[in-house]
Amino acid sequence: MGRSPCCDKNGLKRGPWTPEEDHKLIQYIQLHGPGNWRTLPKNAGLQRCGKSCRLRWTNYLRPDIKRGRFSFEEEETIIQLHSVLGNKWSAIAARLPGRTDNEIKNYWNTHIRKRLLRNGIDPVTHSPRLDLLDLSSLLNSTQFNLSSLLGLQALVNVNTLLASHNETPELLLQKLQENQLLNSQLQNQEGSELLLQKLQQNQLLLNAQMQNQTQFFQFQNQIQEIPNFITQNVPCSSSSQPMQGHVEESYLMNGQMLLPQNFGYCNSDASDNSNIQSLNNNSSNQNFSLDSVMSTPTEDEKESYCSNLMKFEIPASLNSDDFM
DNA sequence: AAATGTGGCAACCGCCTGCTA
DNA sequence: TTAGCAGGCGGTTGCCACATT
Repeated sequence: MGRSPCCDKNGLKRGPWTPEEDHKLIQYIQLHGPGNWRTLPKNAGLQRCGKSCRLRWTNYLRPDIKRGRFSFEEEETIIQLHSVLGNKWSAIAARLPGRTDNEIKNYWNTHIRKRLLRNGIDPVTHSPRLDLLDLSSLLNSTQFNLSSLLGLQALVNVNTLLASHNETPELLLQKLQENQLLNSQLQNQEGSELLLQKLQQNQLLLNAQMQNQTQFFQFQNQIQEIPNFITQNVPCSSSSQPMQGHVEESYLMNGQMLLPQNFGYCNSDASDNSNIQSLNNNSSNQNFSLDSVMSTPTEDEKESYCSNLMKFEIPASLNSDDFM
């Protein structure tokens, strides 16, 4: 306690670094290496504290730092590692060459975290946000057959969702218990890559199951309202004509229901456009423009695309409060 | 055009850990 | 054994640019 600050702040500069300061720091480290951070600023002729120099070097000036946007693969890696490691940004950064812990932390807080929240995933536990779901009522009302209900061919395999729903509790429990055990083992055996890999594999399985669970709940909420909507708005559900008006064309076209195959973690990548591609191939609807999603999307477009995949457009004829 | 709001990110703060004398 | 120190880490702040009103 009462530890003195790492340096005497009197007379030392703070705030943004100037190009001249950067240049001095780079030159000094190139010549002598970082060495002792406390003495470095004085030797390098900088009016900064050692901590500030270290931070500037490790987070910004280091030559091996990769700048620019995070790739989809990097984003996936961050999410997966975070599900295993939590807010261990340095540990995550160690597995992402060229990225700093600070950069990953910022990216998480400004992009990934918000996206997970929007998609109903708790960014801390990586599980569905149970506070938003009435689990007991949902679990007790799973007996329905969508295909016969609507006479529609669902491109998403509803039975798979239902099956995964049924087996999920046992599997989740087993995996969770296994993970807890692995976590405790990992804490006692630092650096065990095997354990870490196993943990990550388990976590991925867990995430996938959780996603199915979330998808199922969302899906179930949505389709419970469809029969009413269909009878009110669609004269013939098997019509080859595009649905009128209220349903977003990307979901109900030519009598087919299109649901995203991957709508748990809605990542920002639009490269997996198999849904859209198949839609494009099968559909005769000329009004549906793919240009916006097939061309290189902006971040906003990707977000928009993902969020569109995550929901049905709520028809005006439905009470949105009941629906949600 | 100006005021206000929002998002992104570099930088800082303070605690923790491991090393060493 | 322990106190002091340096470096590392995660959380937070504050500035700036851009968007919205």
